[in-house]
Amino acid sequence: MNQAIQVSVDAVVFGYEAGVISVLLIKRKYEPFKGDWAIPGGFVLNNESLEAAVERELVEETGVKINYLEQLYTFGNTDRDPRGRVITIAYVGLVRPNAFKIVAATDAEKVQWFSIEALPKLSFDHKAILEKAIVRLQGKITYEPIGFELLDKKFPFSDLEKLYTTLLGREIDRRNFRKKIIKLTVLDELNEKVSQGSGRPAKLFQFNQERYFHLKQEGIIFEI
Amino acid sequence: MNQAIQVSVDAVVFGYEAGVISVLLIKRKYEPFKGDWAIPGGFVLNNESLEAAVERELVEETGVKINYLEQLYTFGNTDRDPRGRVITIAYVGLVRPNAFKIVAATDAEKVQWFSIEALPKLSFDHKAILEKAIVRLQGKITYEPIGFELLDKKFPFSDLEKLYTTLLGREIDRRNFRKKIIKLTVLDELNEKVSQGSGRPAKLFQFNQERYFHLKQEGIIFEI
DNA sequence: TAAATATGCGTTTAGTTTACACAAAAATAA
DNA sequence: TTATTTTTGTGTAAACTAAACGCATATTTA
Repeated sequence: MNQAIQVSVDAVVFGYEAGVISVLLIKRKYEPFKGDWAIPGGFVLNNESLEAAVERELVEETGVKINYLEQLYTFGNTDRDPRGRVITIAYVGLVRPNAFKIVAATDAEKVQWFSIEALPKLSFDHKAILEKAIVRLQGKITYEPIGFELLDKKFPFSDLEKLYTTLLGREIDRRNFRKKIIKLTVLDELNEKVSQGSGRPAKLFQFNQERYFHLKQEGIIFEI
Repeated sequence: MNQAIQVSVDAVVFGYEAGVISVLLIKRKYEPFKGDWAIPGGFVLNNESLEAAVERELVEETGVKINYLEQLYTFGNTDRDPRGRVITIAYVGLVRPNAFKIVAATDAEKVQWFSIEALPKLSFDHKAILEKAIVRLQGKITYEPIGFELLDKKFPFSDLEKLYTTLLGREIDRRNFRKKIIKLTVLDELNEKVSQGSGRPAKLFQFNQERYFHLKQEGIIFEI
């Protein structure tokens, strides 16, 4: 057989801070689309798994440490790459707020966070990939507790609430939201407080992943 | 670059009839795994899309006409194929009951429907693919109206109900289920009846896809 | 010291889901 | 021919869940 198809991976990496969802993009150094923005990614090596390829490319191109990774979709249209037939397996990655600093230390012309409300023109079919990733993220946070992966390990309730209002694009009743999450019993209440500006200091909470897996096995499902 | 990765597609095709969910398997003619059962599939041609490759392979290997197709997941472990590095993009397909007959006309030693309750040993990592496909199907029927794709175009309510009890693996209150589905307004009530054995003849219903898309755009979601 | 701001908790109301019973239309058995 | 069995079709009360809403508390700022 003389199949000539190349295989790449791409990662849509989301970050969240202060009411803004951002995505990590790189400025392409080489043709095609030289100088344009693109989702980080690259070709898979013969003897590495797809996930290993994503993690390698992310370290090489952005220096960002990923906190959560899941496969999104495989894009395989025959004309999606001007260099020839290239199929790409796209992933969605989530990082915690401190990952923003790592990128700031890198060459700013090469890697940058963009708010998903103000995206630049993208190379290849990366616009379609990014849109699908946003839909996945918005959908998934309502039935899997992946929102926590975008927050600091310890967070006040208002951070979680704001993340959800941002992601879902609608107001949520603060009190009902709190009750609902508390009832799921996947949050540990810590004996710590933070004071962010004026107002009453907030208790810190932490997601209890172990407990979540336990509940999931029993068939209890997370749902917002 | 000297990437040497081959790309294949595989399709887990589900069918349903009389309370049994079946999956379409082929008996392999050549090595590796010669004589073992496998999910239909094969290598992607250089200038065909992934979906076209799935449809081509299904026609070539099984003669089955697919009614619904969606991408499932891409399996890319380095050791999943003894012949070398092969990644496969797996799809889930659904067919209507009359497709069963088409297969019966084909060589029975090559293509066969297996109840998902009594599956044979499978080649490659096809067991993992099939399990993922079953999870996808079970999950998806609760929030997308894909169950209709497994039934005849016109069907009595009891058929739909039985499909759901089978797929979800639990009893559903017949009256509440009917009310719930009717309330979604995606079924057209026809002026036809069928008499299946003893008992009162049942009205026939038909899924109104156009209406569903319309409702979906308005944000109304299908949910069982 | 008062006002402003954000957290934390509780109650009432509306809506949805679940549980459950019986009439109607046909096939089958007596 | 009639009674019995079988499956379809509809309604209603109870239990639960989600939505709407008010106020006290702890801190910063004026």
